[in-house]
Amino acid sequence: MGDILFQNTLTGRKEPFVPLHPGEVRMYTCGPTVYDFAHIGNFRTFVFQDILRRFLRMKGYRILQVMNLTDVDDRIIQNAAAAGVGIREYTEKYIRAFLEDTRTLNIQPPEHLARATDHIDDMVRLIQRLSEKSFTYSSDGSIYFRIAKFPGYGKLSKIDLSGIQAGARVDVDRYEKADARDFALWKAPKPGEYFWETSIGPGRPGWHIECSAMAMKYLGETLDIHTGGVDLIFPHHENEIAQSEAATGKPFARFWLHAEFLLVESEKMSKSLGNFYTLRDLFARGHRPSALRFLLASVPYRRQLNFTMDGLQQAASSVERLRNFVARLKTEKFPAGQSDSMAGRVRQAAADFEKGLEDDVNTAQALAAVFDLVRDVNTAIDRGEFRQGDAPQVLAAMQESDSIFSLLVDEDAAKLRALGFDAAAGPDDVEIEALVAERQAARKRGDYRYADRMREQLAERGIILEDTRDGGVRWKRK
RNA sequence: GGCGCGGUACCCAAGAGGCCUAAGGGAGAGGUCUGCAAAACCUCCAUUCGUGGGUUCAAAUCCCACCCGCGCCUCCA
Repeated sequence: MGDILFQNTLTGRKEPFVPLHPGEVRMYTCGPTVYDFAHIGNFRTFVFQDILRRFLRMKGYRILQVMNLTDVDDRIIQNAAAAGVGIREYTEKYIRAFLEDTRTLNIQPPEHLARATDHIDDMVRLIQRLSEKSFTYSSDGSIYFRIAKFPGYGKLSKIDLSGIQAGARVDVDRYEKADARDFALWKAPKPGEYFWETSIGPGRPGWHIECSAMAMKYLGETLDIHTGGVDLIFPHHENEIAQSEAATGKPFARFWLHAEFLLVESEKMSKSLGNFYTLRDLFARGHRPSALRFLLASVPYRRQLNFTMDGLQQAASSVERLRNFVARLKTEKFPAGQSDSMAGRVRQAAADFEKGLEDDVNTAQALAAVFDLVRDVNTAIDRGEFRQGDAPQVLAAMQESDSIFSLLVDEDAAKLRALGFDAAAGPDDVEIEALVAERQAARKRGDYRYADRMREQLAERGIILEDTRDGGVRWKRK
């Protein structure tokens, strides 16, 4: 078992990862702002976080993960007001949708899913703590963090702030700041706006404070890993570091891992370009959850991922190959015994798989190891060299890789049905089995015309039949 | 302008000085197997890694210049 290497945004280097507390990794992953349905770009990051988590688990660590749900911000307040509902009520719908999407993509739930509005007290206390150390000042009822007092500011983003002049873009906020670079910890309510009555005055939290407060509440003052999209490096994560470390005097997060952007047809995804997709949009076009998960997972997180419908199609074919392979191992009968080369081959594949992930979560490399094994085993089977006793260990290796990628269990149809897409509607298992038996009988008596017609009819209903060598038949839903 | 990704076959994509006469997947062509299919297997599919220089015994990998795509630079994953 080799070292785990992570490219750390903080140091700009690839570094060996060892958690602070033996046997346990404490990670904070930036979650969605629940003002709308999450899109595939968001899920690129969330799938990465999931794979990171699953990988660390595979390496034997206990995981303590916190993901935030930002359920208060300008857009939420505006949209909720426009809809004439409270912000809790407004965000509830999107939180539910997010959790549903998350399950659809087999993203494991974190140990703590933290809603910002459930942690106002924690934020207030953190702001107080900062105030006691004179890192804050008030202006018009809002409280700001004084960046000039924090010497390490900019160490994550390596951004040169001297170019940002005081007052240059103050209008964005309509609040009075001493220095344009300062950011709001607490925002005074605008007239008619939703606010909390607290010991530091009425208002609502700034964007960054929730992550610091919730991360430290559940994970302690120094986390092992903090992740999010590259766009969050500045200002969000930079500000998290400033306010957290100013308060505690300790390093906030030891490793910062940032997922690159997903592009659509080489362009930034945006509503105006019409290339903005939610999971539901893709499912409505007949694409599968597993295909999307494969596509999002197959490109290493640090690379921009160019999303295309063709790519999604290709991903679906790749998933099919894996599933066909596992089905073959489970249903086909092989000569008894055990071959002498297979155990070593499987061990090699498992080692290559792990080695890929150890190198900064290189999923492309890990998948290549899986596909290599698939081909070699298929070849061995076709040559008659594969033995029944080899099957369990190959299947175990496939299971192991699937503990990371989660693609083998075919739940696509059930998920789509649960989400209300009828694309997946078709005959149930009992009916299929009966039709398959009828066709088998036809084949036995040599009535191939009838048998072939039945196969075509089933294909039209989305059922693919594969006759096996031993005269049996295997079927699957398309 | 500053900071940061990246440009490898028809498409996606790994590799970051010699194991590369460049992984893996998808698509395509031919073949094997099959009653026919499907699946699977075999063969073919980049003498070449954006372009031009340079360093080196050796470069897709290092250096320089240029071209192109994308992101961040106050609330977007």
